[in-house]
Amino acid sequence: MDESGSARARGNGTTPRPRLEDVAARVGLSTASVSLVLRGVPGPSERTRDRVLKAADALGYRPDRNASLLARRRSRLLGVMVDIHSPFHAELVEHLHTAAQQVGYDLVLSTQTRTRGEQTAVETLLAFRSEALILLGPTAPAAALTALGRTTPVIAVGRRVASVDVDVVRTADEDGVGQIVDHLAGLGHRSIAYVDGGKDVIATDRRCGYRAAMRHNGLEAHIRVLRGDSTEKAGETAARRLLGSGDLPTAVVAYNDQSAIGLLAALGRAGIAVPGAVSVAGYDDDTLSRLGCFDLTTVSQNAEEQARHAVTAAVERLDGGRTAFREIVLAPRLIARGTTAAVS
Amino acid sequence: MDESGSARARGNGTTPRPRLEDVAARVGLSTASVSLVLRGVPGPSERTRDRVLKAADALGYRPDRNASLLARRRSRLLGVMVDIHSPFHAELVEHLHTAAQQVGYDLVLSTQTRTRGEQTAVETLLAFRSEALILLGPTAPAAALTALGRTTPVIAVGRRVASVDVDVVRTADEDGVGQIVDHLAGLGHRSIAYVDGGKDVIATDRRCGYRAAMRHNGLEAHIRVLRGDSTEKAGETAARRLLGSGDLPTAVVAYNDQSAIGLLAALGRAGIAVPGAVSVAGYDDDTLSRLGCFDLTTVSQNAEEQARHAVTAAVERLDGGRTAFREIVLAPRLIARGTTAAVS
DNA sequence: ACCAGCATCTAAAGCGCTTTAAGCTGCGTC
DNA sequence: GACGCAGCTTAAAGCGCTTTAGATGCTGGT
Repeated sequence: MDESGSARARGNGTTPRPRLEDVAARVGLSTASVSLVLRGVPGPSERTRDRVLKAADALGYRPDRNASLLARRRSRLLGVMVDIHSPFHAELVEHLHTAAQQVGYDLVLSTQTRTRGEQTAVETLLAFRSEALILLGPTAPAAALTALGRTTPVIAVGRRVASVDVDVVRTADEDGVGQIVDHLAGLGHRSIAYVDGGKDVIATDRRCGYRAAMRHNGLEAHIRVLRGDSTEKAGETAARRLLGSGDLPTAVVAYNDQSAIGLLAALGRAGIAVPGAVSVAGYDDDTLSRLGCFDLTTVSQNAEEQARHAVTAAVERLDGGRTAFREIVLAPRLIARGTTAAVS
Repeated sequence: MDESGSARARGNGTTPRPRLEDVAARVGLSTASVSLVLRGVPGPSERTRDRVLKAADALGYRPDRNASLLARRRSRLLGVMVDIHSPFHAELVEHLHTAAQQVGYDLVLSTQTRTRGEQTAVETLLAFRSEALILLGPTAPAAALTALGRTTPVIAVGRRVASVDVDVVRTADEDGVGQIVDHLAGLGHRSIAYVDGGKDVIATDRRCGYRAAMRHNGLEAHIRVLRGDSTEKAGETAARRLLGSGDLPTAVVAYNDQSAIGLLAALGRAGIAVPGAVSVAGYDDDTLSRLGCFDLTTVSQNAEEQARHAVTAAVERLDGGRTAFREIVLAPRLIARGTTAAVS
């Protein structure tokens, strides 16, 4: 029954997936030739190529990535850690995919969640033999990242890292928030509050940016920071607190767009006109913020460019022989939309 | 310099990652023993365990997943296809992680995006040797899924599939939308519009659910379906169209929460009171819908339960010897919140 | 003294692929 | 006819791990 004589029964009824050897047997060639053909390496004759391709197709052959990764010394895999709840990360991932593909790398994703720490996510990526790690908005302490960076190229995206062992691609967050504050101040606002994003580095930078810009605009007395995090809920809570305080500012800057959306919705529900009574601004230029119904003034981080730079940084380390630390800081760009207006 | 005599220089300065052999050499044992210890297989003595563990730790050894997958016949990997832009998928993934972990499986994620089709995503998962595929809301035609299902266990989550070759875990969408319509009809609404979700199976089911429920409530004459898709933008566009038509319904049901949020925001901006003038309902019970500032009436799909069932279904096929098709249909649950109210 | 029986440990054969050196043609040359 | 040289193909040695059959060294029983 089995022409090749190599019985590979499985008992449970399913057929084992075809191997290189199976397609080789089918065309009477060695696995070496088949491998060559399938990877498009020059060498095999036209006739051989044809036959192999046809046979592989007929068998539904699909190379086993793991085996091939193991055999090549390289995996050509970039590990990406994302927060699956973040719309901004979603966008980055999208662009990372195309950027990686262009340079012949593949992506393996791992997500941290409420129940799954960064550490676990990174372990997973490493276990898959990622050659480099692209960490989106990591919150781990610099020391931990440094340790990681010494064994594997690490590219931190979106945040500053005080270490020469990890590359960084980010936008100048302080400056970005500064632009917003300047924009609002320029519209005549003086009482500008800020909804914080938490304790991590990114949040710290933005908060500092806010403080600095307020001082710079002579509004030191109006500095007002409300506790928050990166979720819509944070914006909502902050709005409630502002409303309850009886001292509504004329403008509120949020840590990110998600938080700003929360603000927007809560203010709207309370009957506060935006931007009539209060101006609101976010950060990230998420897809949502662009929607006409939110039309949120925000700051663009240019996801595509950051993704491209991140992949480039990884490839430079892996294939370009770069060993020197590299930090790429992109200029954030204010996107003035409909939620900010001159103070009345 | 190299005590063990096995020179593994790399030239580029980086040290190759330690292998089983390295830790074996360090404690003067065979790789077999080390492998046993590291996987917690009974056999090795207490003393040996200790020494191996210490050595592995000292070397920073990290097993190479690929190699071990290759050596075991099994990969213990479940491939998950997600839409990285969907908040509902994000929730599912979270629960899938914990469910998989409990039964000793790992997840590999692959995302389809605007620029990356389902086909590609699945290819990736298969290339990683996933033993089963969990597809979240696949839009591929049943025939394609069937073909896939014949070679690999496939679990489609969230949608009906007319095929006995793929397992299905979903909620009764028709019923879910029906519950919403009934709820609204019970509140006295007659003019209830629906914002569609597209052409795929899930969207079709929900649309049919709407139509059926309208008829069932004697509101056939009020059936009104607006074109849309699964994004916030769809809701926004639909709102604009409704406002422009001069014939505002008293209630609008959206395909999903994202669309509903778009509706909500656009109506709010236009000064239409929700639920005062118009009631709005969504579907999915996303994190966002639970927020006080949106407080959206919706239908819960119970992500956690679906995730658990999906993993169970996969494991039953893989380890339980099940070969018969299985469809698990969960009952959707209406979550009446603040965006729906009695018609005035 | 000998062997059964146990607790430990290891040699060696893969897993499905890549890669390199060597092999085999057949051809034109001198 | 020996030689060199393309052009194509393949044998075989891994990649880092798991796994199985079997080796080894004990114990205690007879």
